[in-house]
Amino acid sequence: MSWGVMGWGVIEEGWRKGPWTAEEDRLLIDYVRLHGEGRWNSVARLAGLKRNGKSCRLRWVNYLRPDLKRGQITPHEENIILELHARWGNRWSTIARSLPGRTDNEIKNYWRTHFKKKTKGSPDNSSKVNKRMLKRQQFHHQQQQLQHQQQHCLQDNQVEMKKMVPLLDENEQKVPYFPQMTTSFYSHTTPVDQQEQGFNYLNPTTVVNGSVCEVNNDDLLWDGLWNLDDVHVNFGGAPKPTFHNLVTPFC
DNA sequence: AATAGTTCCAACCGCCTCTGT
DNA sequence: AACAGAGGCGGTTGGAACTAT
Repeated sequence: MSWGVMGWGVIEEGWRKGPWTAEEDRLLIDYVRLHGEGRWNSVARLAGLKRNGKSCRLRWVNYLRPDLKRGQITPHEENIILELHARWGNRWSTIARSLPGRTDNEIKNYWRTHFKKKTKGSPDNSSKVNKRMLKRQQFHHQQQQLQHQQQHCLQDNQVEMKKMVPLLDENEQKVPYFPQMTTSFYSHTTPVDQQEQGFNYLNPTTVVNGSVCEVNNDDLLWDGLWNLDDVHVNFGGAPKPTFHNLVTPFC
């Protein structure tokens, strides 16, 4: 099958393919709001979308999820990606779980465009890379200011969600989705704080098998990242414990 | 100003694992 | 135990936007 032949936005075997329209996005958001994440193959039937389950899930996970962090990968996130990739290789979803608001697709794309070539590494590239890094940092600074402003809007949204939760319960939805839950949980510091401080806002101690342990600085980052992962598992729509959720770092 | 090269990113595919029957 | 369906993952593609020459 070739898109050159098929073209985009075509209907093949009853399923639409290609770029999503605003209307399709709206239908999918409404569906998730009512039914929660999962059961993606029901979307076509229940939401009237002519998209297959995989396409719907992908669209939601990579683009529509409200807890996604928009904007450029920050230098700090870049460092984390580098370190985690050195440790885990191309396990993008695992890496993504350590970067709240980032998707595996995003990280994968970022890696491909930045580091895959960098590792091949011609010396000439380094100045180009530095230039881009500088630009990104400038952009990042602008983003931080923007996010400061947007934080107020976010708080308003959280209030709206609190209003929605009882309504969802009323509807007896099995697993209601709380779009702002992860965001609000992280936001005991603001996203800006998180970026500025890296992940140092995480506890300087970590809980292992129920007991609190002191950790050294090297371990701090990793344990903190791992805790974030746990947080996401607990609050991000209560996914079932799968192999991927339970995968242990450093093994 | 035009063109070539690069980056970004949305979306697809095939494969694998998990879960329910 | 075997099978089918659903979900998740990593790899890949292609077009748009941006940058360098």
